[in-house]
Amino acid sequence: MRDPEATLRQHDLPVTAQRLAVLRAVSRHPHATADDLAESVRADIGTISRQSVYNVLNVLTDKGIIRRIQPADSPARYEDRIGDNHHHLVCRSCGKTEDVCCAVGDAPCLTAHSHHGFQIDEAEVIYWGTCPACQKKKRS
Amino acid sequence: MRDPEATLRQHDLPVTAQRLAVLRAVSRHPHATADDLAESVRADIGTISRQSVYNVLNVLTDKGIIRRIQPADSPARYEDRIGDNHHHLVCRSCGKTEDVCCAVGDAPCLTAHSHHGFQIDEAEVIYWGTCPACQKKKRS
DNA sequence: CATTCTTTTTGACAAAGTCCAAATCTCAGC
DNA sequence: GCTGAGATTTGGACTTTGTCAAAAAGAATG
Repeated sequence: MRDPEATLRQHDLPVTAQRLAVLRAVSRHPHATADDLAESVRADIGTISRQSVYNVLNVLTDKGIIRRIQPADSPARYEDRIGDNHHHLVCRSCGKTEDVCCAVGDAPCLTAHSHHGFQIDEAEVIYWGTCPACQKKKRS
Repeated sequence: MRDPEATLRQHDLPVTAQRLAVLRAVSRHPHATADDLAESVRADIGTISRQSVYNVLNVLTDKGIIRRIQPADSPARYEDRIGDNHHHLVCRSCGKTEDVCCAVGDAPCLTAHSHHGFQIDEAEVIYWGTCPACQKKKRS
């Protein structure tokens, strides 16, 4: 995120300390949960309510400024990196999340034809596995 | 599910009325939530506790007899159809879920090479869109 | 049949998030 | 720099989905 303040203005969102801090936090901690982000914001600007964190994250997500990902058995996570159609790699035991470039190249993996009459707008791919650290733990 | 009772015995699970009823319910209502299934079971055998529904679903999932899917913004859903590597098509507005054959053919879509040192064991694909009924609602 | 082990039930609890009304802040216009 | 309308933030109660733990009930072996 080059300039959080400009980004907010571009989307007709009043600039507030909370929004700037949340944007910075998401940028610094990709794949963090709302709680993680709240902590990070408090370290940054001192205090923020739980509700505000959710408000801001929801607004930013609605505007398409950030992306929400919701893997099973994990609270929602947020990221900065949008529009490049990347996917995710999630550790089953600790939830660690990594970005993965789209396996089918740069083009959207979305086969745009509709199945069952659905109008498809996104193909979400999650690779499930075990991260290096958890592999070690299991072996020992 | 050909024979629920035999299936349970094959997995060393004592046969109980609750388990049989839950299995039948999952079979009859693919992609139903735990709550939906509880209702269905009650219509079938009269009564079952909420906890038992969860117990049974968890045991069956652990044994690989049924599969749990957990799309974002939806409670977990369960299905009968396992081992054929199909994916899902979910309506963003009503949650309606359909099966979709694996786009890459019958082979698992899983590219088995490991990224970031992760040991990958599953590639989950969810197609997001709008179902026919919700398309109509929006237009009107 | 009786015993042992598993399952089911009941009720409390936990995590993640939303709803609502009151207080506060932002920003355009003077 | 003020002011005021409208948006944002806050605090607290509430909802949903699911788990934990202990007691009661049921299945299956001898």
